[in-house]
Amino acid sequence: MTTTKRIPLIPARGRGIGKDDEELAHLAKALGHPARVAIVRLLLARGECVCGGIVDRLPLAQATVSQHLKVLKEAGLVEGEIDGPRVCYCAAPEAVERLSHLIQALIETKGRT
Amino acid sequence: MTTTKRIPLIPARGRGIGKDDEELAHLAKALGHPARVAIVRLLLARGECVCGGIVDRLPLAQATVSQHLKVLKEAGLVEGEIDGPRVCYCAAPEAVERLSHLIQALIETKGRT
DNA sequence: CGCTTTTATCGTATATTTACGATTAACGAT
DNA sequence: ATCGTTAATCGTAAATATACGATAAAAGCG
Repeated sequence: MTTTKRIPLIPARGRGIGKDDEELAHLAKALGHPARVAIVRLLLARGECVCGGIVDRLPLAQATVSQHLKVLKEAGLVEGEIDGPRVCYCAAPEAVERLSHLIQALIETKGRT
Repeated sequence: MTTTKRIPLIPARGRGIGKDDEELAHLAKALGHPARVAIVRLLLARGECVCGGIVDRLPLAQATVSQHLKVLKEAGLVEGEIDGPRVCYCAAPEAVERLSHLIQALIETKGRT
């Protein structure tokens, strides 16, 4: 029954995968769920929004939204500041721009060996 | 012992999550892994590349690379055409552009209620 | 101080992703 | 027809992601 090990031979990012690839992947992954895109869009549209306001507009439980917000915060796409008992979130457009920029740079890889 | 159900109350994309959000998320998710970004970059750089050529440049097993290629193909980011016993892959710049465009459009959401 | 409101976190179930070796399939060449 | 090469798929293990209810934590109000 051959119990295999499956620990990656190379810990991660051995030659062939650059730092930009990781940064781009990290940002892209954070936007890699429809609910998270919707959250970012909502925040961009309204400038800022209390967590509850987001929950009201999405078909997801509060806990789930909070988890998505955490992912977005970790990726730097969203910031939240405490305001009384609430937390006021806003998008970080620079981070979205950064993602856009990295993708542009990727496209411009065309031709470079 | 409280067997909970956990079937999403709303099947997916109830109000609040739009079609663009899903398309953007789908593309972003496909680029949401460093190895896949590296693959796309490599293909853009070289124009085209046989699967084996990709495997040689990445610290991953052939099976793993093949799986990543499948994800990229499904998202439309990469195309492959059979060439004898090999498969010659190339990036689909339109799809990358599409992602870039969707992100730009997202940024331009700023202010729109 | 208790009470309400708001958000984060815990616990948990299920699904998906990631990785690998082994095997299969498809082709060209012998 | 068999052999080598190349890539996809299968089987599987482990990790991560997704979703929820329940609970905790923090702040304002009475």
